[in-house]
Amino acid sequence: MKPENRKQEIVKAASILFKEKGYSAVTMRDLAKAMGIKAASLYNHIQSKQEILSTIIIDLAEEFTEGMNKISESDQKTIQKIENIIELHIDVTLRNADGLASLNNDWMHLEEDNLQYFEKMRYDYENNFRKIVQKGTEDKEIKSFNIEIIVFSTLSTLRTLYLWYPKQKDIDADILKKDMISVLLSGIV
Amino acid sequence: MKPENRKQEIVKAASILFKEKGYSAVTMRDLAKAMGIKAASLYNHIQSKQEILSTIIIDLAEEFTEGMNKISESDQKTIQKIENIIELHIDVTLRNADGLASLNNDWMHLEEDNLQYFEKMRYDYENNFRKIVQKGTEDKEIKSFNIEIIVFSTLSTLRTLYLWYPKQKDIDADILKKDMISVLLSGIV
DNA sequence: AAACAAAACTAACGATTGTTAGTTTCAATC
DNA sequence: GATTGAAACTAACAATCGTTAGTTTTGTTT
Repeated sequence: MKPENRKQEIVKAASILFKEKGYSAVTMRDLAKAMGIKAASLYNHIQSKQEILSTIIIDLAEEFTEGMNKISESDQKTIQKIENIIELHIDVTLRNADGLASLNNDWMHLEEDNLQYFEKMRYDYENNFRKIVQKGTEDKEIKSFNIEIIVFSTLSTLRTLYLWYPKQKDIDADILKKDMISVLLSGIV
Repeated sequence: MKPENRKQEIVKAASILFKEKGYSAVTMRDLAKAMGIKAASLYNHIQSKQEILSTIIIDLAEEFTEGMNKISESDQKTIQKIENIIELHIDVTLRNADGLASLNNDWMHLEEDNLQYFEKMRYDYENNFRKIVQKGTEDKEIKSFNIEIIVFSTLSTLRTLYLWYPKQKDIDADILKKDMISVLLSGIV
């Protein structure tokens, strides 16, 4: 077992605990118990509790940033771009629902450089989204509501997927994508 | 200054700190500093840190429960009921955005009876919402998507309002209600 | 079987946590 | 001006926190 594998196991176990109680409420002894070892042994594989958090969050944030940049730079129509954003969120959620809890709720416990790095990525992400919606309204592809409301309502649904999707056992990923796109784009009435 | 007033001030200051860092990461010394007093002095007005959290959360949860029960028992049409739910969330958000952070993110740190009480209220709330949507699809008022997706996507937007609305300076409450209802019900396309 | 490295362990540290006990300050009431 | 009660204070507690140092176990390679 390579050390990197063991670190990944620790990060994964930490993701689950952080999801349940939040970063601050999870102790290194809690995490060690979940791994079946003692707290001090964790430090053979990681440098600090903080390193675990930043690994979880920064990796995910970079994944979203890359995905959004590709979509943003493409020459698709607005509606297609928004559909791609929805799919991006669903894909990431399916792959790492636990980690998304930290991304959403524990980012403020990042320290120094990583906090700034995260906040810049989040700002850029939201701004890219905003620009896409802006162009969509100009091209009459999207109704001319307050842009912030559209961005916020869409994004908050996508960001909260991690809480909800793991509980749905009988929904196929492709059906979820289709229905989610319909609900978010065309409404429910 | 009546003791009840002072307690309310403490709860309000705690709501702001809990919103910024979460319940577990806020110490009684942090809270005392925000109040301009020493940590031990807080205990002249409150019984424990836990009491502050349960005051914040249970009060809000009961407010939502009462609102939902009224809407649920009314004889309005489905669409009107959903509009009323949207208004309920906006009203509560305007009145106590800070406390909603704890309701959303720190409920798991409630102890014993209050945790069970909260979880029952949350379950009933979601179930009432689900029944309303269910009836709406049967009456053809609402498109027949997967009901869980509709409930989830609507509720996650409404629950996250507290994060977003305080940042919007120039949106009037009535305009917000109208646009939010349009976006959630009719979609953006 | 000897040697070695990875990964576990025990024990402990200094700092911080929520909270309590006992005391002082201060404004209102008599 | 003496009394009183609310609300602040100082000092300290036992428990727990993240982390470190030093040691032992384990499994693989020679």
